Amino acid sequence: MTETEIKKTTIVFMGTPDIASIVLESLHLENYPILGVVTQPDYKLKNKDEDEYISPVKKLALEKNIPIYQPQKLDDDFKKWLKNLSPDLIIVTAFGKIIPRDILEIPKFKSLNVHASLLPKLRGASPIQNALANGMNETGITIMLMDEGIDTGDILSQKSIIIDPQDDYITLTGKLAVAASSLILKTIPSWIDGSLAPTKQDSNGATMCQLIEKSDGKINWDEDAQDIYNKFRAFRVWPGIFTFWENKNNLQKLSLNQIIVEKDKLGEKHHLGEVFKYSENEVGVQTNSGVIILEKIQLAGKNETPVNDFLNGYPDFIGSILK
RNA sequence: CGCGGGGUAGAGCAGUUUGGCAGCUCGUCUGGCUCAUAACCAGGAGGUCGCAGGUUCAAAUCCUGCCCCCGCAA
Repeated sequence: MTETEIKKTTIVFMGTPDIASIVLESLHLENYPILGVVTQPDYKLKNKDEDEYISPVKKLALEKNIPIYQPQKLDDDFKKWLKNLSPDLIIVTAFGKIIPRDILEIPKFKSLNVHASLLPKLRGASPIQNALANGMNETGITIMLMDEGIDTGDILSQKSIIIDPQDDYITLTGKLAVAASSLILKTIPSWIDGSLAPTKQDSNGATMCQLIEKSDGKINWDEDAQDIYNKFRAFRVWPGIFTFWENKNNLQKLSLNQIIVEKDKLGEKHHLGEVFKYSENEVGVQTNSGVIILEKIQLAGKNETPVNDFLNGYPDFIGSILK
């Protein structure tokens, strides 16, 4: 099969967030015929009259004049729409819904999933966040044939990525998106021409990651500073990390929007969760091992403020115990 | 009509319940001290108290309407 023939492979793309839109864009730039894009329905953000959440994938598709389908459910109507397009291949990247087997098998060349981990590690909904939260120093992209399980399909190709200690959700997503784009462009041709043999996953090494909940952002001060910092990196965009501060007999939510991790000073150890002057103009919170230096914090209902400004208004913050 | 917090000097906040001189910490400016400093001492500048209307002898404070910021929920 020639390269020109391969480039005629028609594709339906399914995905939602930024990383998906970057993969979609690279397919589009390579001139693959993209028959349609499937993405999550928009939803209105209340209290903000006109703001609507539109997925990055939808925005890109609108720009490129690609037909869009936003099904509430992957039902018969959706199946009809897809059969009507009759793509050669479906490519799924962070779509956000489980896709039934009969849909996956509609295209001649089946359905490929671009997953942001080195499978069988970190199967499931939040591989990027979990790689960071677990303090891993390597993750990657896996392209696999989809089956009815959650990220259990046979592997076609993988590419690993080193996680820098400074990486957070935003920077790591960027790196993974780049890797995902180049890997899918390499993988499609050898899959289509039959030169690539799928490999079964070793389910013994499998780990799962759950959908992230708001409450996952709550800090336990009896964890180590590095673990808390890893959570901060992982939940940077959502849900963030937060703790509670008792201000005038009110327990108020306090978000930590910018922090640094430090080792304990020799001979200095405070109560767990205690706020103290770490240095002349640094404010620290004691953890089980190490100190979290606060830089920018935000009290519920207030704007984000640098911690030193916060102290001007709330001098009692020093010496209090965060819960 | 989803629930709630907030808007007071450049920054962060008190004061509003019970109407009565516009406050605190930081920054900033001037002077002093000092080898020196983000330290210390003395002094100063900086306000339409979100906007509009109402009540009152008197409104940041009470009443009505509006604008804006944020947290929760979705």
